[in-house]
Amino acid sequence: MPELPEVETTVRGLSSVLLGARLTRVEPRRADLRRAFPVDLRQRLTGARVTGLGRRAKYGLIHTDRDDTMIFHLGMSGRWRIDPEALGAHDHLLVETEAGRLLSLADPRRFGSVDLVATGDLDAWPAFAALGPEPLGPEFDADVLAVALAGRVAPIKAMLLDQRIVAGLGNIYVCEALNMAGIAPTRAAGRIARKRLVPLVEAIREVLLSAIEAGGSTLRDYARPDGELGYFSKQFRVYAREGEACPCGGVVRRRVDSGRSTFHCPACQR
DNA sequence: CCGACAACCTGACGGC
DNA sequence: TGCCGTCAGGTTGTCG
Repeated sequence: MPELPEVETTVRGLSSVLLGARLTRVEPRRADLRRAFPVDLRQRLTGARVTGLGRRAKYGLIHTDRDDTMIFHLGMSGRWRIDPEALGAHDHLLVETEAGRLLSLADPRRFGSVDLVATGDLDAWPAFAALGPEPLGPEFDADVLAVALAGRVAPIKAMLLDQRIVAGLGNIYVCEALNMAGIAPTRAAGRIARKRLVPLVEAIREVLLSAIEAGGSTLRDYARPDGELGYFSKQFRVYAREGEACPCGGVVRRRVDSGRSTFHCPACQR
């Protein structure tokens, strides 16, 4: 599930358990996810107190009073379970607090990752240094987007999925935002009129904020050990709705680009 | 520099 | 019921 809104929802859910808490147990249950867990993860985090949580793009951040930040990425199938009743084969990292709360990072496909970086070095961390602006941040606007897209002939959909252009969008929300803005996913990115980038930026913000709100509205569910994350899916305009009606009255179509599904409405997206 | 694509790994689902 | 093919929200590296 995890694109930016899902990570944001996850971070908010984790905050209720972790903020201010002292970690008494940090236990990887296997050697790696997408890559190896940091070898000193347990040693550096055990006994530390969580001073804050945050998010950058699709990465979740857990800051500690030892000036370390644990960075987690949920990949395609990762999620944090809170106080699980039982552990399964996919519970790969356990974190326990002094108050007796237990968190488990579960990730069946193991496309996720966990890293540990000195808090002061976060901006220079290679994966972060390469990221474009936060779509919900003040520095992302039509002007910045216009500069980033200038001269690019690649389809706008591919550009919006590129984390260097804007950080945090994935396949679902790119499809949704392009539909909201009435822009065809195949349109050459550099040939979209500046005037149309304004509503595109607005659509991106709106779809992300709506999804966060939907996630936030079911935080209670999130807190259930086997609960699901908030469901925004019921509100999809085009994603996974091939053959159904677009809000404009047209029919949603699916196409495949570079092996990934694109859902769009040929009637209103030009 | 750019874009297409495979690879990483497991689970869910539809068809037969 | 069971087997097989297909697909899945991300990132990274390679190749042309």
